[in-house]
Formats: sequence, C-alpha cells, structure tokens
Amino acid sequence: MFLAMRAEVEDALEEALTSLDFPTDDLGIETPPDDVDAVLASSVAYRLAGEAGMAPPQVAGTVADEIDETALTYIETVETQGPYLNFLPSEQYFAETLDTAQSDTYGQLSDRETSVVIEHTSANPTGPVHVGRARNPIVGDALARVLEYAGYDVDRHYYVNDAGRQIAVFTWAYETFEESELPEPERDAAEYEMVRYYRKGNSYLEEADDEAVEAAEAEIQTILQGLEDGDEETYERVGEVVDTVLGGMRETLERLPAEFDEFVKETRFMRDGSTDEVVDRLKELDEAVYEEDAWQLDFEDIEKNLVFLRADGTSLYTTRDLAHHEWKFDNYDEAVTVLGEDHKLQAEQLKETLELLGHDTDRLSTVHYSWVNLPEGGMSTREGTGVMLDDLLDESIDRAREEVEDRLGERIRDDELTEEDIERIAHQVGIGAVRYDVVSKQPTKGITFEWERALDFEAQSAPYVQYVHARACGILDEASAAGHEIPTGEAVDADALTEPEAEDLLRSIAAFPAVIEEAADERRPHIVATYTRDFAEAFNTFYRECPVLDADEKTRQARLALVAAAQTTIANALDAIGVAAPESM
RNA sequence: GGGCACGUAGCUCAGUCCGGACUAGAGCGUCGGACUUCUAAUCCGACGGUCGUGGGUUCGAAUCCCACCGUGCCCGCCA
Repeated sequence: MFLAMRAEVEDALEEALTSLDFPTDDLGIETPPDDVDAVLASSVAYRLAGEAGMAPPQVAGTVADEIDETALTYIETVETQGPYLNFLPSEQYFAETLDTAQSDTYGQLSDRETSVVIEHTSANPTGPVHVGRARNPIVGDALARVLEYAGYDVDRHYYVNDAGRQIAVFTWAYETFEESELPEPERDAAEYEMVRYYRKGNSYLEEADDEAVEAAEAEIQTILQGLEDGDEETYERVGEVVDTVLGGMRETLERLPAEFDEFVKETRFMRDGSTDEVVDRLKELDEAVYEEDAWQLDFEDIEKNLVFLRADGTSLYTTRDLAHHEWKFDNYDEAVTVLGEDHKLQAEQLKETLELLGHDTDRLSTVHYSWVNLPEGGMSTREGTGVMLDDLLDESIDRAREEVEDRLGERIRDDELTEEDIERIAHQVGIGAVRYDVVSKQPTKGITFEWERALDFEAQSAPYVQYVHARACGILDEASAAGHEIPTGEAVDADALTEPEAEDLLRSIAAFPAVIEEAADERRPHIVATYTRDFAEAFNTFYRECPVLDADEKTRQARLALVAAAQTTIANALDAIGVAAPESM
C-alpha cells in the first residue's frame, strides 16, 4: 500500500508543480519524523523559494493549495507545517494495509521478469568454513532472498576455484601423504579430514629440503599443466579432492542456511574452450599490450595492468573469470557478486575488461564486505588459525538451549514446551542470532570476532525480533482457541484502531514492501534487518498498551487483524534475511 | 609511496549514497522503576555525544567538496 500511496503522492506533487510552472526534477519526497502524523512529506518548498520569490512556507502553502485532495485515494489531506508539505493517510490506506498485510505473500513484490544470478561465498575448497569468511554466505544468501521478495528470478551460484595452484598442491598432498602421518581431524566431517593433507602439504613445501621440494613442485606443475591441457585423468584426480572437500563445506553452509542452485567450476571454462576464446578477443583490443612475454591489458583509468596470458601461454584466474562472466551474461539479465574487500581491484579490472569486450556492465554489481578478523589477526585455512563456523554455530545453539531451559521455570504461558520444542527454539535462536548479527551491520565495516559479542542475545539481536513473532503467534493461538474469527476483506475495520500505538504499528506494517524494494535496489539486505528492529519496537509498544483478547468486540476484531498482519509481516521480513521465525519461544 | 574502504555516546551499531522538521537515534553497560495481566528473551525513565580534525560549498552539513590524522584492505605472470 505504501508503494501505491507513494506513487500517488509523486504524481500529485508533480502535477501541482507543473501547473505552477515549477521544475519537477526534485520532488523532495522524504519520510517525516515520528512525531509528525504524515506518511510522506516533501521539502520541495526550500528549493523553489528562490525561483518563486517567496519564503519556503508560503511556497509550501501555494503548492498544497494546488493539489486536489479529493482525487487521491490513499491520501486524506495535504497540510503544511512551515516549509514542509505533509501528506496524511486516508482510511482506505489503513484499511487496505490491514487486509493485504495478512496475506502469506505480503512483501512479495510483483514479478520483474528479470533473472539474476547471485554468486556468493565461492571460497576455495581447501578446508572447513571459518568465521573470517562467514559474512559472505550470510550476506549473499540474505541478498538472494531479498531479491526474490523484490520479484526477481534468482539463481544462487558458488563459483568453485578448482584450477588454481592451491588445488594442485592439495591434490598432490592427498595422493602423497599417508593418513597415519596426520593428526586427528578436528571433526568427523569430510573437509576436516581432508584439510589435514592440505596443511601437511604446505608445511612440507616450506620445511623439506630443496631436492624434495623440487620433486614435489614438479608433480604440482604436472597437475596444473594437465588441467591446462584438458587431460581427463587429471580432472578426475583434482575433482575427487575438490568434490570431497566441497561436500563437507556445503553441509556447514546449509546450516546457516545457505543453499546453492549450482556449483560452477572454474575448470568448466577451460574445458569448453571459452577461456581460449576470450583470450583471442582480448588480444584484439586496443588496450592489449605484449610486454615481458605476457599478454596484458593497459587500462586508462586503472593503474595496474591486467595480465591475461602468462609467458608460458597459460590462463589466469581473472581470464577464466572473464569467460565465467560472459557465460553469466548469456544466461541471466543481471549478475550480482558478493566479494571480500581484498578482491576490489580484481573486480574493477574484471568490470572494466567486460566493458571493453562490449558488455553492458550496468548488469553487473558487486557487494563488498570486509573480513572478520580475530583480535590477534586474520584467519587462515592453510595455517589452521581461526574459529570454525561449525564451532560458532554449535556454541550459539548450546547457549540458546541454556537460555530456554533457564527460562522454563519463569514462563507464564502454559503451552508446555516439549523436548522437541526446546531443541527447535535453540536452533532457531542460536543460528538466527549469528546470522542476524552479521546481516544487520553494513558489510563494509570491519568486524573483530569476539565470542562474547557474537553470542549476545540481548536486545537488537535476533531473539528480540523473533520474540515479537512468537508473541503475535501466541495471541493468534489464544484467539483461535476462544473461537474468535480474524476479519479480512470488507470485514476489517481499521477505524477501530484508535490508539496511537496501534496506528504506528499499522504504519510500520505498511512500509514493509518499500523496505524490500529499497534493500533489493541498493543490494543492501541490512536495511531489512534495521527494519525488523524498528518493527519489533513498534509491536512491543502496541503489545504493552493495547490488550487484544480482553478488548471489546469491535476493538478486539480490529486488533486481531492487526496482530495477524504484524505476524505475516515480521515472519516475511525475517524470512527475507534468512532468520527463522519461531511460533513459540 | 599510490588506490579504495572505514572513523557517530565508555562499548556495539543505525542514520551518510539521494543535504532539510537532526536542539543526532538505538542497544549494551550504569542507576531507578514495571510481572495475580495476550510469554518480562518485554516495557518505562535517568545519565551519557565538539558525528576523527581543520577548512570550504549552501538559506541549511553527521550527510557534498578539499586537506590532514588514525585503522583496515589492495597495489603478484597467486586466487
């Protein structure tokens, strides 16, 4: 309803300005502060003051007079308050919100008929997922969900770096060392078992005598060359290592949950000839230079050259990524990539090169996040330093379980939680808290990992918002048990919501689709997380001030509809950022 | 050295892109209140800020521009 109302306000304002011969390039539409009753406002009068030769408040008055309120559906009146034009909502605005927000699909915007591929995580398949890179799947998955809500047709891809040196080292190490030489795995899972070979191989290369290292390097080089030459047996050897490790990583990621439609292997673009083919085209570009036996691109705006073909004639990661992105452009309308800030330069060069190859790079957007570091420094799979995501999730679930159990004695509600309920809540809250903590912050800000902070269940965290959902479900359950019907359609009576706390909640409900739209357009899922927090506040205030079940018939009906609308809104808002919405807790 | 990002209460963060009702909002912590009530993982109140610093643009700057300071990342024929 908010979106329709906003469109109406824009049209009306533009029309009024046109008929007054004022420019319409900046309508100055903004959200008014909380203590103003309007749903939207405009500060356009400031900008027009000079041209009109009047003070801003007078301009505002003139514009307001020009707007025909009777022609508006969702706006009752247009008032001025000093230089501001305030648009006050009509009864219909509230009534329609109260009805439509009860739909299970509330917040789902109309189909944009646009396909988007979102590539995220894409961590090298060398070992267990650690917290340093955990921002990627969480932000990536949340963004994918937000884009789906916003009406895009979304595919999630994990780009598998299976052609690099580290994978050749891994394959060599896996085939060379005996399990008896390795330490016990930290967990009974494929990637924890496998990473031991990788670490062993790397330390061997650092510590063994020159002759032994030379022999190992020769074997590693053979593997790399085998991949480059398209040798089937080499692909199978490497594939076994990659698929095994990836299988384990995938299970961890699914706990978040972060699932993928496709794991796209880098070697695919070597085998199908598209990397060679893109190299041929790159050589033809005006920016292509052949220096020191290697083919490079010399950009106008970027300091550093991009080498796309080594002196030995082999391709590089970015060369293959170019073929990968051309493939994305062939198959999707838009492409979004979630990358660490250490890949910024590479991403710029990629984009610039795609532009040179004649692609419309407006179709490509990149979301960067900064690494999560430990107080003592960065996390490394190779060195085995860092906090594993599995351990963080386990610990968070354990703490959530303790919280639930501690609270059992004080529970007023007599819904008798079963063991299963406790386990369900522990998972929903524990994982939700980790996820929420990550999505609610702007990804560009640095995070230093501290257990205590990561596991903080206090306000402004997932449980605070989840509790709102549980409370709403509790009321709806009681209502259902008492045989109260929840009014929909013509039966809803938004007029009966006279308390300001109830109206504020309804306004907050109405804003949800616009929040989804903004978060999707700007590729910033944290906007949805901020919204859930504000929404929870509005709900809790309403909860305190406005009893539902004990209210008189008419009020109860209206408030029940409001609670039902609040429940679907917060359930979907949490769903959009991938946080579970518990029905009780 | 160069490029990019970040710098808002003791701590963790919103707000910054698109300047306006901002005499800057939350939460944690501290202090003081509210459970015979639809679940207190809640709510209410108090204390707490030269929005890194200095200049500039503007009727108006946390928000735009410039310089500087601090922190992080990048500057490989690695990925």
